[in-house]
Amino acid sequence: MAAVETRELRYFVAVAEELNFGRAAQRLGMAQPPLSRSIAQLERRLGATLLERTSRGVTLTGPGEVLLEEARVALEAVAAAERRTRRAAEAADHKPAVVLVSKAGASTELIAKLLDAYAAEPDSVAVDVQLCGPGQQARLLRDGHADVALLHAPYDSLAGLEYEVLTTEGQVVLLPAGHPLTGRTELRSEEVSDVPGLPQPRWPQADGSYLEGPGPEVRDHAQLHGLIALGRASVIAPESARANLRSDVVAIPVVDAPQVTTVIAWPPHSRSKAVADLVRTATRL
Amino acid sequence: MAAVETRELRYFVAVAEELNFGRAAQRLGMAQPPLSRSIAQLERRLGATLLERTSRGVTLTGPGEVLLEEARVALEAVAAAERRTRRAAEAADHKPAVVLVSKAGASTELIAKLLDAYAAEPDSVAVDVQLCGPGQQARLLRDGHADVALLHAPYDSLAGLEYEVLTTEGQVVLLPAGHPLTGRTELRSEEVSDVPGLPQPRWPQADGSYLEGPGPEVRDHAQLHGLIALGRASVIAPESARANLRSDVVAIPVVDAPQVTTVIAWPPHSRSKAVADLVRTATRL
DNA sequence: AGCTGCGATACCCCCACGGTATCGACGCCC
DNA sequence: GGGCGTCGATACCGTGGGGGTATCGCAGCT
Repeated sequence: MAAVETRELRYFVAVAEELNFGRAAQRLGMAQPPLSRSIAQLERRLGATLLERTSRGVTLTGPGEVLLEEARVALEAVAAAERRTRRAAEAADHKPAVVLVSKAGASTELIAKLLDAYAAEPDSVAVDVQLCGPGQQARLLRDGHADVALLHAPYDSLAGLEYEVLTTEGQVVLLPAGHPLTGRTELRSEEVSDVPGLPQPRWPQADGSYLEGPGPEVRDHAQLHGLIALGRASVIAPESARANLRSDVVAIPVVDAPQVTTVIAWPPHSRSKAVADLVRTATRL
Repeated sequence: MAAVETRELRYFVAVAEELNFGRAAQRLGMAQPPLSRSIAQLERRLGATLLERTSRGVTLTGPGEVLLEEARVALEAVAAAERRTRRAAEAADHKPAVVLVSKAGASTELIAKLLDAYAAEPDSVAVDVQLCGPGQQARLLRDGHADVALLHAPYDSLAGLEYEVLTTEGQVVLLPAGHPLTGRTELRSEEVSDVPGLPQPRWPQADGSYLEGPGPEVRDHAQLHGLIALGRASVIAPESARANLRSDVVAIPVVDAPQVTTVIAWPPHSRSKAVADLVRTATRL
C-alpha cells in the first residue's frame, strides 16, 4: 500500500523549493499538469495535505515541511546507494580506492602525514583526495561521492555521521601586514568583525553560485591570501593556517573564538576495511 | 539519467535476501519474469553486475553487497519520510505527540523520572512510550516509528544517530536464589557464560521469530525472571535491574563485563522542539 | 472589464510494468 | 546417460498510469 517512489519525492521537493508548480515543472523538464496530479496522488497516499494552494502560488503545510526535510535525506540516501554501487563496480575492474575529502587549503600538513602513514599500513589501497569548498564535505559523504572526510566542528555539521576527534586548536585572524591591528598580540572577535574595509570573503555554493554579501568572491586560497595582502579582506581561520603564510599576511590569535576541532568522519554503516584502517591510522598520528 | 526508484531497490533487496528469483517474486506478490527484467534494468542503469546467476540460484557480487547494504538504509529513509509525514498530519488534527521508545523492562525508573520532569516543562507535549525487544529501538528511530529512544551502548548500535549520554553503570548477572554461585560477592564473565544449565535466553527478532540456540525463548521480563527463579536461565543485565528483583532471584556483580552506557538518542536532522526539550530535560536529571 | 499568472480539470496517447507461456542450462538420481 | 526437477532468461501480450496538450476557474492588478 505504501510504495512511495523516489520520483514522487523528487517532484515534491522541486515544488516545495520553488513554491510554484509551473517553475518546478520546468526545472523537472515536464509539463505542469502531470506534476499537479503526481503531488495530489502523493497527498492521497500519505493522507496528508502537504501544500496550501492559492491562485498566487503555494505554501507548505506542517506535514509538508516535515516531508521536505525527510525527503531530502531520503533522496540523498538513494543517491548514495547508487553512487557507492557504481564506485564498487569500477573498483572491481581497476584498483579499489577510497575517496577522502577535505576543505581546500585546510590541514594540508595533516593530510600529507595521514596519507604517508596510511600508505605504510599493510594492504592499504589508493586514496583519492578531493578538496572542496567549506561546508561541502558532509554532503559529499552523505550522498556517496566520498568515503571519508576531514571536518572542522563547529563549522561543519556532524549530524548523521560517525567520527573520531583528531585535533583541537584555537583560531587566528589573517590580516594584511602593516594593518593597525597587527601590532596587537591578541584580539577579540567583535574587534575583528567590525574592521572597516576588511569583510569576510564569500565562498561558492555547491552549484558554483555565490550568496549576496559585502565580502569579495573567492575560489581558492591563493586568491584569498592575495586579497588579504591587498587589504581587501580578512578571515578567521584555525591556528594551523599559520603554517603556510605569505610574508605579507600576518596572523593574530582571536582569544574568544570557538575552538576548532578537526575530526575524521565517515558515513554510518560503512563497513569498508579501507575506511576503518584510514581512521585508525589518523587517530594514531 | 539516474532515477533509481524505490520499487527497484525493494525488488533488489528481496532477491538479494532470498538469493532466488522465484521466492523473491512470491514474497513481492508478483511473477518471476518481470522481476528478472527489473533487476537486469537496474544493473544496466548502474553499469554494474549485482548478481551472479547460476542455474542453482544466485550469489551477490561485490557491488551487489554494497547495494544491499545501501539500499536497506535508503529504503528505511524513505519509509521514515513517509511515516513522519503521516504522523505530522495526524498531529495537526489532534494533539502533537512524540514517541519515545525503550527496551522493555529497562530503565523504567529513569523513564518515569524523565516523563515527570518533562511534563513539568513549559509547553511540553504528550509522550507516547513504546517498549520493544532488545536491539529494536534504533530501527524504530531510523524508520520513523519513533522520535527519540533510550539506548544502551555497547549493545545497541548508535550508528547514524545523535545522542547524549545519561548514565554509565556496571553489570550484574541474575541467578536463581540458592544457586552455588550466589555465595560469591563478584564474578568474572567467563564464569557466568559456562554455568551448566543456565543458558542466556533468546529474545524475538523484529518479525517475532527466534534465532536457533540453546537458551529458552522469552517474550517479556516476568517470563524471564520466572525462568531464572526456576533455575532454567541466567542473564547479564545492568546494575539498575536490581531495583525490581523478585526475592527468588539474586544479582551478583560481573566485574569484567563492559560498562553499560544509557543514552538518549534521536535521528539526525530532527528539528522538533519537543525532542530537543525532552533531551535537555533528560541530561539534567 | 480585461488581462495576467496560477493551479486544476478534461482528454488522449503510449510506454513500461506486470502477466502467461516457453525455453535453455544445469544438477541429480535411478 | 537419459529423464526429471529447478531456476533464470526470453518472447509476447494487455493494461494502467505517467506524461502530453488544451482549457478552465480563480484571484489580483491596472
